[in-house]
Formats: sequence, structure tokens, C-alpha cells
Amino acid sequence: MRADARRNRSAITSAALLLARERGEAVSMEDIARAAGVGVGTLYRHFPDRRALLEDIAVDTLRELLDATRAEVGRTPAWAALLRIVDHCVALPLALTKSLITSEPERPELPELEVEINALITKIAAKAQREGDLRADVPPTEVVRVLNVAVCRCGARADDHLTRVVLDGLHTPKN
Amino acid sequence: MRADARRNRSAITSAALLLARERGEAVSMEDIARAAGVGVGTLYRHFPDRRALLEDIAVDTLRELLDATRAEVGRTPAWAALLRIVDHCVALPLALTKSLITSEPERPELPELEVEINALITKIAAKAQREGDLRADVPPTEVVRVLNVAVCRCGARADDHLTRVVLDGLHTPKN
Amino acid sequence: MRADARRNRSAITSAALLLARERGEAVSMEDIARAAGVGVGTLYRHFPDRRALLEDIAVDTLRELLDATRAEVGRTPAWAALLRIVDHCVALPLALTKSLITSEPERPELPELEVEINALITKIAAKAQREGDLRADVPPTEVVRVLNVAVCRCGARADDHLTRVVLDGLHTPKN
Amino acid sequence: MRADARRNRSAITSAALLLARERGEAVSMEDIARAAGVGVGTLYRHFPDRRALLEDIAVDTLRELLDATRAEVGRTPAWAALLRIVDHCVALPLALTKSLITSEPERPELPELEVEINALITKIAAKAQREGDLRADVPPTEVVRVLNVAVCRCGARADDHLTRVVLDGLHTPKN
DNA sequence: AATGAATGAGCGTTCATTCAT
DNA sequence: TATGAATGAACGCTCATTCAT
Repeated sequence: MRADARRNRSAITSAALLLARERGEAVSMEDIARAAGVGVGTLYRHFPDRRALLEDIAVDTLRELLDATRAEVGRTPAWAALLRIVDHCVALPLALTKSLITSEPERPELPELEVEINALITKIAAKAQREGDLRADVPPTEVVRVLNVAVCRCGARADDHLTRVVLDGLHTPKN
Repeated sequence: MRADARRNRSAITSAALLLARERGEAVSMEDIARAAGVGVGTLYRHFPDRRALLEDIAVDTLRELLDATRAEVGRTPAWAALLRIVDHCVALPLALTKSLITSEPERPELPELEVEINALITKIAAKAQREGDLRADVPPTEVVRVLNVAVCRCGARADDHLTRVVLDGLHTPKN
Repeated sequence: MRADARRNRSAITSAALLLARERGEAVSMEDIARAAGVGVGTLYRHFPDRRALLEDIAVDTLRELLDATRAEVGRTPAWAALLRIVDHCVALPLALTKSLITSEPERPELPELEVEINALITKIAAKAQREGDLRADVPPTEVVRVLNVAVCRCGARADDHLTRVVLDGLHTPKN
Repeated sequence: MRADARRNRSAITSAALLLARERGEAVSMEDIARAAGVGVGTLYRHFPDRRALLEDIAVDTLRELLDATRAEVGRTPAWAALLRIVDHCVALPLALTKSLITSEPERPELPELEVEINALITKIAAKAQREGDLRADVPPTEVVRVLNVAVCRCGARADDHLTRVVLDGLHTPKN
């Protein structure tokens, strides 16, 4: 792939990611192209269609989240690791990602990545339980779903009030 | 209003409510008409435009929720009242409602109803705090926001595991 | 025909005539019905379709103009008769009438009435020429066309400035 | 602008001009597109909406008429200049132009051009009066209105019989 | 006979996608 | 290869016409 082609591809991806976060799934191809500083034709050279472009963003998103999550596996305390993961999610268009996964995506990586990420988080959650920071009555697999709820509304941060309250439902306060 | 017109109007409202719950705000008038078993013209006889139809559904939704909420004011224990309200929300397209309120609706009832409902819930939450069932460190006004998070993903029920866990973040266990 | 049916029919015709004069050919059936104080169904009981209603108005209009024109035949001076006919036209939706005649009307009376009216006016014009009030170099058949031009813009009156100027092209001033 | 785009734009304008002359303001975008041999989308690439397209035609029309009128200012005899201007109007969709100007157009050029053209014609008319070819009892500003009447019915030509008769109302025959 | 609710073809417009330049 | 002009299916909406009440 030529240097300019690579530059274009990444300009498109960045623009789409930005706009998807701002305006949700309703972004138009024309707008993405303009924001990326290229013509629409260039979008279609890099991605066969709209869905492919969005799914590509979602894959990138999840890959990055997978990396961030992997980096937290094994760290102590595990509870702090979970909070850092939540913080990491803030910048990601996870609502778009969710919606794509739900509607039978073309790319198999999407559900696969989700599964992998969830498995890691489950593992970290189990560790947090062993360390006494996570309520023992919550199955670790359930923690993932709660995090989803906490994170998928826009702008969740582990240290804002709302998210704190939601997460505290999971937390075992050290007495 | 004629009998058939009333039948059609309710068919339209039901169909729109169903589709709005399934596909979000992206429902087309054509699809609603087909699902209701009427022509598009009939939609426009009953509602001046698309937005009016959706806002009407939202108003109905919130009025029903207001009634349900009013019925719970003063009941004891207040915590149980909150759980019943959440259960009531399951069948309602609150995501649509939220999205309409955010985007400067024509109908002033929409924000008004939201405010009124939130005030009542805040009141019930304060009572739950006095009764020792709700964590004292959460401002009652904040409870509303947590319930929104718990409820606006599809299919929240007070007795499913996820919602339970989220709500338990707010609950003061009787020791 | 029952008395109320006759009343309705004339209410419809009057309303349509009024609206056609105000808003041109773009009147909607709904608006005519509302202005006549009846339901649309009643329009369609009396007239098979929109075109039929408009053509009916046009026929009435031309019949009335024919009567008015007949009343002027033989009066002296013929030039004054022509001016009275022009004045009479002011209240008539002749632009609508013209446009219907042009576009292959269903009702044969329309072109027939036009021909008949034109013949009478031609006759009166010839008389005005013999009386020395109408320029001798204008074929009497041409006078009709000039009157059309003078009359078909809205609000022509024989005594307004513009029409005067136009008509004076036909007039032989008595020296 | 690309060669094909320029070709298309002019095809659209021509087609619209033709159809507007035939069917008046009631032309549909679909029909214009078909007559121009392009898709509807192409119309909307060149003009933001229907009104913009029609007003654009009207502006072009009036600009051309302004040029033609300017070319006649100062020519002698002024009466012949007026006749040439009328002849020029034949090919223009002035009825459409009139109707757009009446209904609060977006483009300010429309009323401006009309005013400018009328001023020039008034000037030429005054000259024709000084030269003794135009009746002295008609205010020059009125001449414009008579020309409008003469010209706005389709196919006015200074040398057809009808227009001749109408204009002769303004003419002072050299004895 | 009268009503007005229902119908659906058609219009103006948008936007994902294709293709000439 | 990149561009953006062209395409046309689909949407929101209107209105002449039909039909249940």
C-alpha cells in the first residue's frame, strides 16, 4: 500500500470515529469524506460500503480495548484495574460497537473480540473478588454486563458521581 | 371520533410503539403504516408529521409512567415502590422518549412530565433513605439518574440479575 | 333533486368559484369542501372529479357571460356595450376558463360557448366600427383577442388606467 | 467545473426553461430530470431545491432581458426599440418570472432586475414620447404595464396582429 | 344523501453507491 | 489512484379519489 493511501485510510478512520462519537450511527459518507479531507470515492476504494467502514472502526476500537485490558490482567489490586479499564472506555464509541455487534456483523472479529475482552474482564473480576474488593454474591461473568451499562451511556468515567454509584454496587468496601 | 378511526389510531400507536422499541428512532412512516395495516395517509390524518407521531407516543408513555409513579408515592417500604417503578418501565420505549426530549420537542409536556416524574421519584428515594433502605451517601436526586441508566437499556427488570446488581449499589442491606 | 342537494350543489359551486378566483387552479378539493361547509364526499356526489367541478364552474361562467353579451347585442352605441362587457368580465374567473378550454376539456359546451360569445362580440365590434367608434383597420374578429388580453389579467375594469390604454388602441376618438 | 457537469447543468436549465414555458410553474423535478436526460439527484447537486432551480432560470431570463434592453437604450427611433424589446420577450418564460417575483423569492436579484429593466423601458418610452411616436397622454411608467400585458400571454410578437393592435394603443400614427 | 376517514400514487428531497474524468 | 458528479431507491409528506359509517 502506497504511503498516501495509508495516510488517507487513517484520515478516514479517524474522521469516522470522531463523527460516530459525536452524531451516533447517523453519520453520512459525504460528511466523513469531507472531514477526512478526501472525496467519497476514496472511502469506497478503502471500504466496500458504509457498514464495512463502521465495522472497521468497531474492530479497531475493540482491538485497542483488548490491548488495554490485557495490560491490566494480573495487576494488583484488580479492582483498580477494573476502574482503569472503565476510564479507558470513555474515549471509545462503544455504543456504535454494541449496535453493530447486535445486528449480525460481516466481520467475525467483532463478536470474537467481545468474547475475548469479556473473558479477560471476567478473570480480573474474579481476582477482585478473591482480593475482597468485589461483592462475593455477583458472578464474575455478570460484572461485564454491569460495566457495559455503566460505560455505554456517553461519557462514563470511573470517577464521576453516577458511574461511582453504579460501580459501588459491585464494590466490597474495606471495613 | 368514529369507531374505525379510533381503532386505526390505536393500531398506529401500537405499531409505532412496537417498532420504535425494536428499531429505535429510525422507524419509517411506511413501515409503521404497514405494521398497523393502514395506508400512510391514515398516519398523516392522525398526526401532522413523523415527529408529532413519535412525540405523541412519548407523551403517552410518560403519562402512564407518571400515573404508575404517583400510585407508588407514600407506599411503604419506599424501596419496594422504587423496584415496582423500575419494573413498570420495562415495557416502555424510554430510549425513544429520552432521545426526543433531548432534541427540542414541540410538545412542552415532554420535559414537563419528565421533571414531574423525576420529582416524585426523588421524593420516594428520600423516603427510602429515611427508612434506611437506600444508601445515605447518595443524593436522592442522583437516584433518578441511576434508575435511568438501569432502565434505558432494553429489557431492564427489577428482578433480573443485572438490574438487581445495579440497584444494589443503592441499597442499604438490613443487617 | 332534493332541496338540500340543490343547496349543497350551489354552495360548492360558489365556494369553488371564489377560491378559484383567489388562488387560481391550485385549489384543493378539501379546501373547496370546507369553504362550502360540506364534506368532500358531497363534492364527489355532485361532480365525478376535480376537472368536472372546475369545468362546471367554467360553463356557468361562460353561460353568464353569454347572457350578459346577448343583452348588449343591438344596443347603441356599440362601443359602450363593449366596455360594459369588459366590466362584466372582472368578476369572472376567465383565466381558469381559458386554461381549461386550452387543455382539451370533457365538456363540449366550453369551446362551443366560447365560439358563441366571440361571435356575438365580433358582431358588436362590427357595429362599433360602422358607428365609427372602433378603428377601421382592425378586423372585428381580432377585437375579441384584444379583449381577452385586456380582461384575463386580474381585475381588469374598463375604467382603470391600464385597460383604458389597451382599449384605446381600438377606439376611434370622436374628433 | 467539469465538462460533463457544465453540460448537465445547461441541459437541466434548458429542459426546465422549456417545460416551464409549456406547463407553467407546475413542472415536476422528475419531469425536468427526465427531459434533461439525467437523474433527479443531479438536479439537486446543481440546485439546492426546486425553488432555487426555477428562480435561477428566472434570474438568467431577466439578466438576458436587461442586456437586450440596455442595448436598445439611446437607439432611434425609440418606438422601434420598444418593438424590438417586445420581440425579444417572446422566447422568455416571463409568466414564470412574474409568478416567482410575486411570491417572495429568495434571490434578491429578481425584484432588483425587474426594477432596473422597468426603469430602462420607462426611459425609452419617454424618448418615444418626445419623438412623437408614443401617445402623450400615457405616463411613461404606464407603458411598462401595457407591455407586460402584451407580452405575458404566451407568444407575443411585435409583428403579430394582436400585439400590434395592443401596442397601437400607445402609438401616435405619423399622419 | 352526507360525512369524513382511508387509500395510495406522486412529489420534493436525501444519501449510499457507482462511474466518468 | 483520487475526485466528485451522477444515479436512483427510499423517505416524509400531500391530495385527488374511494368507501365505510
